[in-house]
Amino acid sequence: MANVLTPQGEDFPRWYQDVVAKAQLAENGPAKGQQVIRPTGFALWERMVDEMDARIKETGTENASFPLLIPESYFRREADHVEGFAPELWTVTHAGGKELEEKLAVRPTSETIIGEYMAKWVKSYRDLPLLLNQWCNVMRYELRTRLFLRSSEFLWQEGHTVHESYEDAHEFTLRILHDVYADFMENVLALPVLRGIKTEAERFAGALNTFAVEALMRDGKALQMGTSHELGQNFARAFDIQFQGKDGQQAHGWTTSWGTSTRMVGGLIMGHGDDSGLRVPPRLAPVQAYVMVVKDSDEVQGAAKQVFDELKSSGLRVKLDHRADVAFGRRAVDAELKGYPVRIEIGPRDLKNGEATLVSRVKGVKETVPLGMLAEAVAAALEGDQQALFDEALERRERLTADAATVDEAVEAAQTGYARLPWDACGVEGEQKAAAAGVTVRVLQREDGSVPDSLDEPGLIAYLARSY
RNA sequence: CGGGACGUGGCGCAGCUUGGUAGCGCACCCGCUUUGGGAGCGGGGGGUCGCAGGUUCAAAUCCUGUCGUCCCGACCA
Repeated sequence: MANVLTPQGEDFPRWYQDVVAKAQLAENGPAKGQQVIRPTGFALWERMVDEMDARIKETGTENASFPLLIPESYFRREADHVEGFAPELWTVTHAGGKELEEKLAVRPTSETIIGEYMAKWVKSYRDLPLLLNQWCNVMRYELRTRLFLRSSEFLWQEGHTVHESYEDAHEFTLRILHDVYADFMENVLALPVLRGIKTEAERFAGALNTFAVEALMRDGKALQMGTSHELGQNFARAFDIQFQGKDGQQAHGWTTSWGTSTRMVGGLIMGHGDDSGLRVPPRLAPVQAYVMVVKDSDEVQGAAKQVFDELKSSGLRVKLDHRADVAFGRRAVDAELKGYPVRIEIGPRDLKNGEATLVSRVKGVKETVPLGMLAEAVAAALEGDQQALFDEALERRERLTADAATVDEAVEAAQTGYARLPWDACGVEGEQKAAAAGVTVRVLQREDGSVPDSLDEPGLIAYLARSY
């Protein structure tokens, strides 16, 4: 693991790929841009799914499943949408050995096919809101791919809802942004996120407004961690999602869509990783405490098993590694690479004193703890590490954020992090100019940091950065 | 599509300039010794050098063609 995490982006991807490979998280699939997620990587995703799914259901949204293949004609119904996604589509042309009359697109996102069914299911205002989500894989042809951050095939969650009014839809879009996405990312992933609205150039194809949460990586580049779109009545018109209101009149519904993907695993690696590998925040960690033996003996193995049982029954996610045929250093380094928050080493020397060695991945310190107090000590270490990771990331973001007065200043400042620039001093022309220099407007916020209702509000602040 | 590299055991590479029977590290297998921070020693298996043609007594190496991959840019959760 050669490179240090300097704010010079060129070295970083190499370091990133080292972690992905050495921690056995994922590797490339046979087709361009596909990713094979290995069990250690998938465990991270599974934990994200658990935490996210609980939050999604809190909003009243239900899970469902829609087809992988979508007739091409569905895409053509919404003009902006087809234009936006046409270059990214993978298309199925044959089935059963024969050429299909109508080609089928492998879903890049499911607004169109879900819209088709929503139209059938929505008849009355009593059917609203209709709140659906699906966990699935999607495919988008990408010119440049990178494991977890941008792959042709990725796993995600996509929510799709229909509401009675603009206000209801707007409110729900922001509820997802705050209560589901930002809450999960800050409290579980320990990654502070900027919440805001996207410019027209960065908006989802076919949407009225796109809201997003953005995290800053260790190298000062931004990563879009999730988006929530209010689609207005664009898709409702295209797919004829109509209902009869209280007043007896037919009206088009107001729809939203929102998604987060396995990219969050990439954000986790690049947001928290260090020269020794991944660091996983305790609340997310599939393995919170890793119990290992130092040397092989009946006493040591017995004590390790006992510690494992005790920690497990205290409600922690624990892994017991009883191997003694692999060198100690190898096992310790592997545990570090995979980012297990707490490692407990049990050897004859510890046992002689009735102790165990507790190693914190985040703080990197070792301490000896009496066996009887392990459960409390581990719980305390986990809590401290969760907070320490968040604080560290927040401090870094603040340190890497600079105010700018002009587009040129912003481009300069964005070489190392976020540049804050009044949107009035930037505008669409400034945005294009910055983009030519590899810097994009990530989100717009109000002066007080809150999320604007639309791009029309005066006095907005733009956050510019380089991004993945 | 524009610019630049590279194809040699599973992975990462050297060898090519100056042709002479294919080598290193990691990984893997066996044995012994090890195990408190990526073990040591000994032994072993695995490659028609991307593909096709040409030059030559002889081609990984030189020539021609071809296929493919990666990087930078444009596009993007």
